[in-house]
Amino acid sequence: MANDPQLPGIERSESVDRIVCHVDADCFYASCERLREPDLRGEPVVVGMGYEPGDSIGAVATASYEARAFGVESAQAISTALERLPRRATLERDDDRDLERSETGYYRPVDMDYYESVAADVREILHDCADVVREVSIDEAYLDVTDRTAWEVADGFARHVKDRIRREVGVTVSVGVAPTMSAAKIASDFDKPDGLTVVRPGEIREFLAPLEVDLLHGVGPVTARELREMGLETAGDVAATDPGPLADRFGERGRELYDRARGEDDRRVEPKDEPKSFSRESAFADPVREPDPKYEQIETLASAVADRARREGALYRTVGVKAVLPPYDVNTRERSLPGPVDDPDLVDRIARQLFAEFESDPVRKLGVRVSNLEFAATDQASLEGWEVTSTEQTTSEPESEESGSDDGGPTRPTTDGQSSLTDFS
DNA sequence: TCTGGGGTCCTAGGACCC
DNA sequence: TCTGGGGTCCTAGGACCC
Repeated sequence: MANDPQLPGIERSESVDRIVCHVDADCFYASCERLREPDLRGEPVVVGMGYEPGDSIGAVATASYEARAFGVESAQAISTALERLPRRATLERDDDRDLERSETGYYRPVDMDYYESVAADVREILHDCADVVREVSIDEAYLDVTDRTAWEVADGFARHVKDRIRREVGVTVSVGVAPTMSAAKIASDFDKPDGLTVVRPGEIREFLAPLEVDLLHGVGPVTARELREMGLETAGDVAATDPGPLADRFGERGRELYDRARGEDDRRVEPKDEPKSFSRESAFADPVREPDPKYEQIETLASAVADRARREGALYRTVGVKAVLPPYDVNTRERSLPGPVDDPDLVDRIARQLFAEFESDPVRKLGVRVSNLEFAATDQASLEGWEVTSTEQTTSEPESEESGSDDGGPTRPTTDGQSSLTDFS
């Protein structure tokens, strides 16, 4: 029978509390920089993206806790960070004005390749410690460790994970342990850095109740403000309120918010799905009005995105652009194709066409994106099946009648499995 | 806080089909 | 012909996360 028989035993084991670990590296990029430059230990470190050494453009990707003490924050403009924490010039090292030195920090540009290599070492340990791992980002993962430990010794288990990562890789992580993903996530944040917080079954609501609403995952500045306008300041307030108005105001998200605040979250830890889109974007130092540099940038971004998709073995069916106009007006345009392709030139052509509308506007930022991805190459059998389908599509097009393929068998696709795109060039 | 880059998910209207 | 309701796809924008 396809239907799940309601076996009492199965029902029971399904409803047993999971033990979920959320592992979150502390100021990961800064920790990586300290790994290869030990002199930075104990010093304020700021890692900037879109930042070049000695420059003052870009934004803060990560600030060490020493730098945060000066008011340097994530996503802050580097220029602002420099006002609060001046750069320590290398030459100043011999300087003996200790008071001034103590009020300066080290600035480094993002080096993703290096951080990826460190993250890979951390991942290896995580997979060693858990049966199911969901990597959320380069510095964050959920572990289902239900079968590896028990609540009575969960803190010892988490300590073991932390110790291994510190000893074997050299970075510190904060760990939250709880029966649900959302509570584990908040728990890992509770005692940062180098934190360890265990929330046992039955304790979730009590743990969440005093926390400000914006600490809940999915509550950003906009939702937090609206919740406060509704008189809801803490997770406890949300948990105790009538869910009706929440659902009216926020739809499905409102319902979810209510559940999460009450500690209800039945999501299981599962490995991450395949990516849904690839994109590249970049900002100009000042808004650009002339068309040429903008089209050049589109070309660069389009080519980078198409390369990425090809490296990842992805076909895409939708190409999009993003144009950010002053003051901060985000515009997106996209177009879908009849079938998935791997065609860098086509990405470039479509991106140009979509961007033409903004050709003469001042533009501060540009982006190119591909989506509706298909990872057909991962499964040879399904790829072959798909090629047959593609052939049928091709023969149904008007032009294909004159292709003279009267040799009995089905017409082979003219491309490497892509649909015909004559209408889209 | 006057704003960097790479993502995900949700919503809402319109087109189109049955 | 004036019109019901449901489903799916496409597009644009927005909130949010790291």
